[in-house]
Amino acid sequence: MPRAPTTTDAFNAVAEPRRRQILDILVRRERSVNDLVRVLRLAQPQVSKHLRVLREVGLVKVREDGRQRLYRVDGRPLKPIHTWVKHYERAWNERFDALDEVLDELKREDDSNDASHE
Amino acid sequence: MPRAPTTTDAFNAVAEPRRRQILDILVRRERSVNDLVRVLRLAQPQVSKHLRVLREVGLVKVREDGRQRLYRVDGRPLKPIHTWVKHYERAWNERFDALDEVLDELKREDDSNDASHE
DNA sequence: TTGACATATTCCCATATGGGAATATAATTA
DNA sequence: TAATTATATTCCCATATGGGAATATGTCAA
Repeated sequence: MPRAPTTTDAFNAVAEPRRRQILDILVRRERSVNDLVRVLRLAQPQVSKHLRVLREVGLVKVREDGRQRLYRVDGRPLKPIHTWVKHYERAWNERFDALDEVLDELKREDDSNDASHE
Repeated sequence: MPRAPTTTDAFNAVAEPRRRQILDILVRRERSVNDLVRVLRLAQPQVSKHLRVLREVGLVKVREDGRQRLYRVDGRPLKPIHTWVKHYERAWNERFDALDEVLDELKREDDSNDASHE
């Protein structure tokens, strides 16, 4: 089995730095494809292709305006990433050193998993 | 140019679900490779290969104990992911719907920073 | 209608993938 | 020493990649 397609989920889609860059630009306001081409200094087909990946995982929405397509961000598919990575926050955040709510939380999840199918 | 190697950074490393699963297991306590093999029900070589990727991006550390290698998590390389994705939090969090809320939070952070002299 | 502009798609290619299978290396035990 | 256990590495393969180049599609303007 090869690596999962980039369109599998947000995790895979945003592993590509260009696509994060695109989202970072679009998060401020909607942009046409050519706007992005100019800002990124990337060839237009590559931009369109990145946008397609982002579209397929729902991270951007398009609006038609004449011959332009105006893209904007929909950050909701990023929530699973945030949720997952949040569990590791204590690794770099001293605020979590004392009492460990995160581990408690993970433990609670694990316990319910153990109880449900093991 | 093909897709960036999985060992490029944490973004690429954790795009693979198996590797997230490994981290989720190791976050509770250190484990030997065979422990992981049993829990994941995956062939040993694949586990070792996933662990190598995680090692190369610094997400796990190893400790030798006889013929076993005990792996544990080091979540610090996940911080860039957390930082990046946090900027999109308002997309799914109703708490951020009103701009005032954001400003309040920023102000609160500033205040606590002032209080703890930073 | 024709030409210019905006965007999307297709084809090419070198490269890395993750799993399977076999094997190598290292440490322990009989 | 040889056998066993634990882990890592190597080889194979089907597949998707991201960029480049060329082309297709769609929309507007003269």
